[in-house]
Amino acid sequence: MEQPSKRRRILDAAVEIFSRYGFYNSKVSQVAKAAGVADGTIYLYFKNKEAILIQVFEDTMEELSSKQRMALDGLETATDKLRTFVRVHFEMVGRNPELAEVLTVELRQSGKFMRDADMRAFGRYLGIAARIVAEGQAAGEFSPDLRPRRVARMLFGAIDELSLEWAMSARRKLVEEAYSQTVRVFLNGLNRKE
Amino acid sequence: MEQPSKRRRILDAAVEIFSRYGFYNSKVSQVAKAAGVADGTIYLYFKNKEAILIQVFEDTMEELSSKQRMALDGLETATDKLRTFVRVHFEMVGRNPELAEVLTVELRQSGKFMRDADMRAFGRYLGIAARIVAEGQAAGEFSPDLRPRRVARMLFGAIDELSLEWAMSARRKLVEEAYSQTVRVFLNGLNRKE
Amino acid sequence: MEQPSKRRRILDAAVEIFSRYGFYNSKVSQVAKAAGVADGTIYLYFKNKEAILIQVFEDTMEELSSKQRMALDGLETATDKLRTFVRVHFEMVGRNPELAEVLTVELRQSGKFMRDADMRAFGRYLGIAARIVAEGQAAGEFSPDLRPRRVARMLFGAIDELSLEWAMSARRKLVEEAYSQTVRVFLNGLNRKE
Amino acid sequence: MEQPSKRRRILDAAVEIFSRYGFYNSKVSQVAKAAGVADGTIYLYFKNKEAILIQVFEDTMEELSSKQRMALDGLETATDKLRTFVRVHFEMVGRNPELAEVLTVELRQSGKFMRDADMRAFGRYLGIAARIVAEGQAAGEFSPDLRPRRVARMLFGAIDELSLEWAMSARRKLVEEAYSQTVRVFLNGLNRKE
DNA sequence: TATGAATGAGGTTTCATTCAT
DNA sequence: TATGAATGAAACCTCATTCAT
Repeated sequence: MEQPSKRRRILDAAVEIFSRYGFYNSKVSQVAKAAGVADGTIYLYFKNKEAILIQVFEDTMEELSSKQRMALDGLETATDKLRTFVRVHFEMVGRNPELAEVLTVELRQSGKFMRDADMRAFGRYLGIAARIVAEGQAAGEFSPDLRPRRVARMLFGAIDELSLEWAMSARRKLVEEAYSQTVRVFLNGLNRKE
Repeated sequence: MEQPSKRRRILDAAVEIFSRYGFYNSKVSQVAKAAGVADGTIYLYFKNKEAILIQVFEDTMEELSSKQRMALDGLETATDKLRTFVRVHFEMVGRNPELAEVLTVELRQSGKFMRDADMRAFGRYLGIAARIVAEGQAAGEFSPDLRPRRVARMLFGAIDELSLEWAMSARRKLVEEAYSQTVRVFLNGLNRKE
Repeated sequence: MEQPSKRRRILDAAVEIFSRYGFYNSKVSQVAKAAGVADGTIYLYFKNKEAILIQVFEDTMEELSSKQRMALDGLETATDKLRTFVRVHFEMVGRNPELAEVLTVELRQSGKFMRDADMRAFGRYLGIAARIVAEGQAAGEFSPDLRPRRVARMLFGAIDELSLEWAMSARRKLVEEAYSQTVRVFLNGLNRKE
Repeated sequence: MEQPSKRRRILDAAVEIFSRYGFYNSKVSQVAKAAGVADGTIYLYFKNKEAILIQVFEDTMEELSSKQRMALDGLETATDKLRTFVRVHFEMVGRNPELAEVLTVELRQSGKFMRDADMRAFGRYLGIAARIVAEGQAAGEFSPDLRPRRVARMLFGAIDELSLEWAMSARRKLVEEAYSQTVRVFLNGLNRKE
């Protein structure tokens, strides 16, 4: 069969269900049904319900990180890189709004319940942005007195908030605008003042 | 007796419990116990568990809005106002990290389940920031080609993300830094480029 | 004040509420509200919720018995008496359908939970009908080989079933018909066959 | 396994428990225990507690109706049919007093809360008796000026009342007597007077 | 691997009853 | 007597998880 593996189907179904109802209001049986498997089958692939969420989160973060690294590869300036970072993130949101919603919401919700592994996946993603900032500072493009990690987090919060607004609204044309405005604010915000 | 009203005690207890365990992992009986009332008493003041969360959210948003309006009153420039807006928000977080955490996390979680009333409370808060941006544009302080509402949302996301990081970490000195860096990035980001 | 005593008001309110929602679906607070007293006041007059029902039942049975005795007093033949018994019962139903419904329904529902006292009140009412039958048999009006108590019960069941149908329907003109048909069937049924 | 289905076991257990404690005083967990299943299993077969009662009611009514139709099939006169109708009803009561009690009691209790479906099951049963009366009238056996439906209801009330008395007493020999006396009263009552 | 019927722990909520005023 | 806010026991029901097939 050339259809995705069961494990994959379960994860995809989970994204769909979790984004529609929220993690705590989703039932495992709903996910099973959406995945076209029996309830019990879920437990052959995941220890429990929470493990599905964790996996969705990690998978997505890693995929995003990977996409970012590929897109950033070869770019010269930090300015270009930051622009790209924001664009890639919004592209993911644009292509998969449900996934974005799950990420964004559950990242918070689960918060302190997240395992270290998950925080690390998130940390790696933030690290990409932080590195861009640091590079920009080293190259003299960005103000040197901002803490890269903090800026990265701020940037993520801004992007994420706009993503959520976008995912929850019906006006699907906002991505482009969200992208350009975020870039404008942050690039200006980070630019070295002479 | 000069102690707070039962209703108030329940709300305070809810913030404590919700922030510690998350809304869905909190039990009404825990809230009752923390409030020093019987389980049933909760239901004299709130229709159900969710109504407590909603109320916490609305109360806080209104209080924050009110604090902002007072702090902003009399300020001249949009630049000053934006700086103040960020400061007031972080001050609240600094004084009441648990409350901030509940707000920030549950705002997302409940997301689309939120009632109009709640979205409106949130919308009013955003409106304050949006108006500052618009005023700044009208006065020539800020770039005119940014959409105030979008910027307000971006700003909220950034602040909120830093708040969450801060609330969940033990290093309580970050507030001051978070404030100053946010202000720097956003003020520069919004400034009119000549 | 010339209004009814609180105790009376509570009983009347109970009849209204119990008939509308059924005993188990009625809340004490509803009864209190309908009676215009505080919840706690109920417990100054009745030991508990069930005691209200019991009292309603006993009161009504005694009142019915009393009405029957007055109506029957002076009548000569058992035939006349039986006719009157049926008429008086249906008159009560006609005047106070809610009361009838409570009686009829709760008599069954409470069934084995009823105290002896209540069964005795009911027994006394049945006794009136049974005595009529026995007198009719002694006078040669009715067949001698029917057990009066059994017939009384049968009669009560028949009347009661029609009452219930009537109380629950909107067609309030049936009482007269129910009366005449019941009398016809039972008088013929009891008549001595030669 | 040749033992009854779980669904069947639950219904049987419900009859036992409901008749012993009354519907509102019965706990779902009691029914589950009596049926030998877990509490949750009940909800795989019934939407909620009330649905069990409804099902018991409908099942029994249909079974009774079916029994009646089979017993009546082939009988010639309405007199014979009426006699049979009463006998079959009392036989059911004699074989399954608990079931009878649940029926009789809860039929009233639930009263106006009953769904149309249930009233229809009851209506069909009444219809059988009503048809007998109508046939008897058409054949000249019974007085033509009684309304069949009303008489059917009266008959049901009488039978039912005796059933209840019987179910609640310990003297289990009364069925035969109840049968013969009911038949006597009603047949005479309905007979055409010349 | 896959199923899905069965489990049973446990939470939210109701409401009869109490008691301080 | 009267109040009504407060109590807290208890029940219905849900649903994540298991396990016999």
